[in-house]
Amino acid sequence: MGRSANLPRGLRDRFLARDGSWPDDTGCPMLHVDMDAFYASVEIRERPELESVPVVVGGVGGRGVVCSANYLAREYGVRSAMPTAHARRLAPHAVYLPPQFPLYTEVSRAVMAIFRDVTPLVEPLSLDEAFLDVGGALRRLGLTSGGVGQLIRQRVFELQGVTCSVGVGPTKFLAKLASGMCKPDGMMVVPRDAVLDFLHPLPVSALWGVGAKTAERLAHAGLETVADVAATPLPRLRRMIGVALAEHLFSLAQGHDDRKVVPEHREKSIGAEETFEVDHYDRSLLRRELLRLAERSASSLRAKGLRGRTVSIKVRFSDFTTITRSRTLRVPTDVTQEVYRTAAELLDTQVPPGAVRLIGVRVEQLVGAEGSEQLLLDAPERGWREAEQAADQARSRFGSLAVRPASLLAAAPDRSGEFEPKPE
DNA sequence: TCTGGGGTCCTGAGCCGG
DNA sequence: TCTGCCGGCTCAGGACCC
Repeated sequence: MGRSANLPRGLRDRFLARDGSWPDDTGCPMLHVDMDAFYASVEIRERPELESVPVVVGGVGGRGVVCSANYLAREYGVRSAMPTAHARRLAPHAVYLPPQFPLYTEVSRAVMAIFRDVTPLVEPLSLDEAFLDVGGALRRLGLTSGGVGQLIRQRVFELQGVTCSVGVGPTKFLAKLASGMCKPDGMMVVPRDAVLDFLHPLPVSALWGVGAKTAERLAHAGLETVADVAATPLPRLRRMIGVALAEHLFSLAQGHDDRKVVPEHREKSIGAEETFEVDHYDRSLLRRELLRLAERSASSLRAKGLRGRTVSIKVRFSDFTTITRSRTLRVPTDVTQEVYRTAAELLDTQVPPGAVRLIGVRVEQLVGAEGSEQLLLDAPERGWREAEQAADQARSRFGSLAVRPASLLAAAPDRSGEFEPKPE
């Protein structure tokens, strides 16, 4: 996964590791490890008979998209984030599999454990990639950064049966770019003294933070490559794309990036959303869906010992226009009923009627549950929290369907309008 | 082709209190 | 008491990333 931009071939060869040798990696403590076509590779590992066929993992419903495709499927033009229906037209003979996230999570944990054997400074970015700062581990291991990269690739393959690609560089950004350019199953090293040679020929879209919209704005101003951005006066760049983004991109384009590897991660929001198979107008059905999503969000909060003060809902209409509405509560909550009640009020009072294709609930402004306990002594949701904690325990013992709100029990699609959630 | 689901960060407007 | 300014907070939306 991850963005990749292509270097001119000669230049790519200059940085690629091959035959056990690689460019000078002195002063390059940052590694970015990216698993190759991760979900598809795990599926193939589980079912070796799929080894030589195109494999696509993704939503198999009418509105699903591709999560991961092996390299055989990519030969037909299949890419991640592409609608599955489109992928089926490009590669009708490929094997299409629904994602099994618990399995990928398990393999991911094992891979991250391999990284932590090498250095404690591991920053996972997602299930399939991580930054490692190996600067402090080199002497103990008796290796250079490139040697550590090769060691990791070898161990991941031997212990987990999947391949990964490793980028090595003086900064996180360069390591990440490099890993994207040596896929699959490769390693690339960007030497400290060759940073600008590596960076400047790349298109602006290689810069972190440049998506389709920003690339279009930059192109409009005649900026096509990273070198163009580096040569543009900062005040002009600020007027073009805003202060924060301009400063960020300008800095990256000079090869500067002083972000450290941060092993612990604090979540800022937790939420859940769902795209319907067909668009819905029915408010009672939308409210029932909100209850389900509120339950998913709140139980995730409780599992992580967090509470949030702001509840927001997201509604996407059939024409793809998307609105968000939010409300900040007096005290932080992790109670399903409180999240649901707030979300339903927002839906009822602030969302115009229309055909809805997606609805979502998110809880923001998170704090630790123990820190907010004091505020909650007289809060009305105390009884609900105790009941929901008991339900969480039952679910963890007997499965996720063991305890559910009554209004979700009889959710037969053809009777959808008959069951109104009754939280109070 | 027709666009998922989980997030993060930034910007700008409006409101409020000092 | 009124006004203007400023900072902080809330809210909405957009862009981006994996």
